[in-house]
Amino acid sequence: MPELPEVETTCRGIEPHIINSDIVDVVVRQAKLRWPVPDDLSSHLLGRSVRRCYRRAKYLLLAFDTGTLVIHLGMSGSLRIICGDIAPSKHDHVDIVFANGSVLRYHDPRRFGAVLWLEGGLNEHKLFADLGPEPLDEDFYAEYMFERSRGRKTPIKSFIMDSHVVVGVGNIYANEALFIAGIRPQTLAGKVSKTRYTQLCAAIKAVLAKAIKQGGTTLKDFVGGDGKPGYFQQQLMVYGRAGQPCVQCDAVLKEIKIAGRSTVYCPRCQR
DNA sequence: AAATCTCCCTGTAGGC
DNA sequence: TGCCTACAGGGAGATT
Repeated sequence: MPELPEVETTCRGIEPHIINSDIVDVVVRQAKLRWPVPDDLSSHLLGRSVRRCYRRAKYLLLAFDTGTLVIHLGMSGSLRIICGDIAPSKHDHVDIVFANGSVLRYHDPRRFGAVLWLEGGLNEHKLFADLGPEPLDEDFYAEYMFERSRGRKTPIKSFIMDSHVVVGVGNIYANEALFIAGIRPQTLAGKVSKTRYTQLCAAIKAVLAKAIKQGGTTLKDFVGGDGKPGYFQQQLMVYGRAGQPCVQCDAVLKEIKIAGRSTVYCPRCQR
């Protein structure tokens, strides 16, 4: 379940190993991801090099002079830097080999992820055109949430997971942020007060920033090893804890479904 | 426009 | 132990 912090940390972790080194080989073992990996991918990449590695929403973006390689990790994807000639294992779908000896290896058991090549301005592409602000940017703030939510009859949890409203808030962090803000997930977005949006906005930023900070301590894991950065050590207060006591009040945490997603909350702390 | 449903895929968990 | 089924989950795209 790579969420925004995992993508951000992956981005920071791989950049120093691949920046400004010519690509000398591209190996696609499995092209059937969420969308097909373009069959002319190598023609776009060979002999070129990454100028910048950045993130928009949960898309990891490798900028070249001629276009952008878009990588999405879906729910089970990961990227690792391999040094030298290490045999690929199951679900290692794409390798990008650099002149400096590094191999960027894309691994994704469930294949919900994507590897795409885009040219021209990203915002002109339909995947990026209608995305909301980044949660950690200044243009995501309580007043904005309040205004956008007026008249909306969708649950607050669905609202903050809507990428048109704000990007990168996945199921885990939506649950956590609502707990921190003390808001019941099923409350209709249009009925949440400005004061509570102030708390919620701060909670979203805090929980994501904290996870990124923790991810930053495990960057070394992106090179070699088993490729599993240690984010999940982050203590989650509600997600995955249904039936267990609330960390604040000891009440039994409740689990419901909202829009098909598992939702855990404290019936006493969240109103 | 907004809300809801469907689908992609496979590892894991639970039932028998 | 092993087989079978249900389910999770990001998010685009279709449908209501």
